[in-house]
Amino acid sequence: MDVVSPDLNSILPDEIMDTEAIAMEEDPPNEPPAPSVQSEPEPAQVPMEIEVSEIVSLCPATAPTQKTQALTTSTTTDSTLCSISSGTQLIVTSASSAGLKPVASSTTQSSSAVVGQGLPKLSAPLTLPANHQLILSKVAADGKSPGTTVLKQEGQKLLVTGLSKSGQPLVLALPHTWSKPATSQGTGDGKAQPTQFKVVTTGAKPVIGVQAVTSTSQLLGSSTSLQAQQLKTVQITKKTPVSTAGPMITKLIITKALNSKGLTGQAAVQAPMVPGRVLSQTTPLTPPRSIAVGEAVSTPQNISSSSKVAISPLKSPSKLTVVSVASQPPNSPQKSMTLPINVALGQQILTVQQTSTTSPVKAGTSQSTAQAVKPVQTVAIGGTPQFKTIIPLATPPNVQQIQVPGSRFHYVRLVTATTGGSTQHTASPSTNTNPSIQPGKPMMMNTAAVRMSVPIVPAQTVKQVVPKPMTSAAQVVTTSQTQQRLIMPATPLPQIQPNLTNLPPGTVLAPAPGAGNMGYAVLPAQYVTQIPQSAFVTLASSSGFSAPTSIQTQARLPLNGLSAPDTTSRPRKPCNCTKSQCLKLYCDCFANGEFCNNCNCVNCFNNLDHESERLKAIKACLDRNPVAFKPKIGKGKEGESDRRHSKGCNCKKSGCLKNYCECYEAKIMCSSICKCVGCKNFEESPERKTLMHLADAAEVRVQQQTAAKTKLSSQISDLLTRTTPAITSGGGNTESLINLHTKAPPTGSL
DNA sequence: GAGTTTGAAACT
DNA sequence: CAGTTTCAAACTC
Repeated sequence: MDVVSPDLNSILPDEIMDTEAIAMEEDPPNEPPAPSVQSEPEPAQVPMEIEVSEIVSLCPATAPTQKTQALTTSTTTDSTLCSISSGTQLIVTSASSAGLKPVASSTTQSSSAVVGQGLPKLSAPLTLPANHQLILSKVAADGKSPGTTVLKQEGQKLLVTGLSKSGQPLVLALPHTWSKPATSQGTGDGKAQPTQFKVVTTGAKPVIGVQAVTSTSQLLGSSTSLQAQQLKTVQITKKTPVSTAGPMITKLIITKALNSKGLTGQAAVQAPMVPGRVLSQTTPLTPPRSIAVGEAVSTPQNISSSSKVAISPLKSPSKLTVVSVASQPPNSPQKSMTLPINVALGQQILTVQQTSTTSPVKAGTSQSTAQAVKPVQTVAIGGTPQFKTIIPLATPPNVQQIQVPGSRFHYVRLVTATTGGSTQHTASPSTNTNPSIQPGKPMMMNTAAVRMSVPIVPAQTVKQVVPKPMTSAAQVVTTSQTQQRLIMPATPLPQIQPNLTNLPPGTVLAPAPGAGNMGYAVLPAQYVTQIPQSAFVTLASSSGFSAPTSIQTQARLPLNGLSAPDTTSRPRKPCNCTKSQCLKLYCDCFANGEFCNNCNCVNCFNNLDHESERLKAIKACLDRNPVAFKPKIGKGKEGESDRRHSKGCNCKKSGCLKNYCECYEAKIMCSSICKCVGCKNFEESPERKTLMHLADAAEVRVQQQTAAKTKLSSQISDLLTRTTPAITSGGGNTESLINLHTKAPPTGSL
């Protein structure tokens, strides 16, 4: 079976991608006792950052709870009440093209969910746990499979899964880490760390960007696409409501730019939102497409129409409002969505806004009257909408469905229409001005060579410009990409159970008992973020989600949660597996939850083409060792000094002073749990100190050389510029000159 | 680059 | 759980 038994859910380590999750232990937030829907956790006290395993499932089959205060004003025929635990409100409204019906959010503090027409068959209740996981998944409209749109945000994760009308799933996964931007740069309040996710697709090249922003009010990325065909921006801002009752706002806006007519989406996006605002930059040429949330299909005419999903969890009464306004031709396929929330990939704008504010939402506050003509509408719940995330979903033409033989996953390839032709490569890099955001960097995926990893180097694929001040300033992300593809496996996500994060990417979980047939897949950020290797740093599945203390950490969690030093910019080494098919833990790629990409392996099955085998292998590994995919190096409370290997090493001949030793490799001391013989990897070991000094010296040497090269290069270039062009023309010797100089610096100085 | 060494992972 | 085998990385030459 490809499917992991439900039991795994409990097994899933919280830190699968995050070794640093351990650090979170410090403040055991008031964890909602039970994920039970009826329990109402106090949102205010639960910081977003906390990795609460709880997941909010929209319209789960389970019995709804807390319907009491739900207020549904949607005129849609199919409205579903979703129970939201912890008083969160969830409102989902979709308006057909014919008539957009405003969705009113219940003012009551209790959670309420409203489902608009666009979401047919939404009989299942929506449950929104206090934790901030939001899962939107849309199921294919084939009619057989229920459609679901799930936004999952676990502290640092955001998953967006959707299936296009054609049944093409779209999944966006954001790692937890994103939600935890570097606090250092942020407000400084460790607890209040808003996270922003940006996904941007532009032009022929869809770009997906994710940003995590510390400040609550921040701008989500905007992307400019030359062709403006697709624009996706997802922004999630988390702010833990502390005593001050800081608002927690999470907005997700998915906008799809219509080829010709769409326009309003842009306007809405650009409209400054206070405190946070989202800027979407789209080329004027092609306005963004209408937003369709729910199954609504936006007719070309409805370009202006936009559907928004606003989710705003309020402290005590957290509210979630999802409004989809899409004009859909009656004929539009995939109208029947069984899932609570349907997001039409094509031409839809989804706005999810999460705000934790004390002020209750007032009914009718949602202004999103689904009028096709109108630009994107934002629904302000519990206050003014502060953050917007705009995710332009690929229009059907832009979405390619990929079928993997034997794979249970639906893969969607988002292809931006290239002006010229195929765009396989993530061409234009995007720059992210704010490094701190990197965790959420936009990621790009290449269909072929896909290494799932988070780019360490900012700016390579997606250009993001974010104002440094994480605090309140809005962040703007601009992406100009030519060719980008996104491949994401999507599966209906009826419910997500806690600890999913432990599962390796691509893991498919069997439906929980009583949850119906719907299982869900774990999508590591890596799925979403595939970038040219050169540009990115591999993100260990678990590590990436951990709350990185520094920007660098965000990029990758090294194997063992090593700290930043290693993570700086080094892509994972390619593996050389020959016999394991890269489906055993021998393979580093596999062990880290990554697909092989640009590796030297033989007969590799660790790729999308062998998803079923891969899933089996994952399951097998988990069977052998439930924590197989957890980082081996845990982080001590005090920091690195306390980090140690979870199992300890068993070295016998290396003295634990070679990289054969996992402890040494992780740059940590052996501990009492190690079973090594002749260990020299302890604090006082002279051998170790010697090695360390040598290593340091070598490192310094390298740095010096690098600096020298850089300096010489700059000097030479400067010299050349000063000299007449004649010299430049004859620059054949330039390189040799440089090389000559570069060698000059004495390497042995140290 | 080929061959050896090493220890984790996998297997019995 | 212990012993053995397999495997791929680390290392040496």
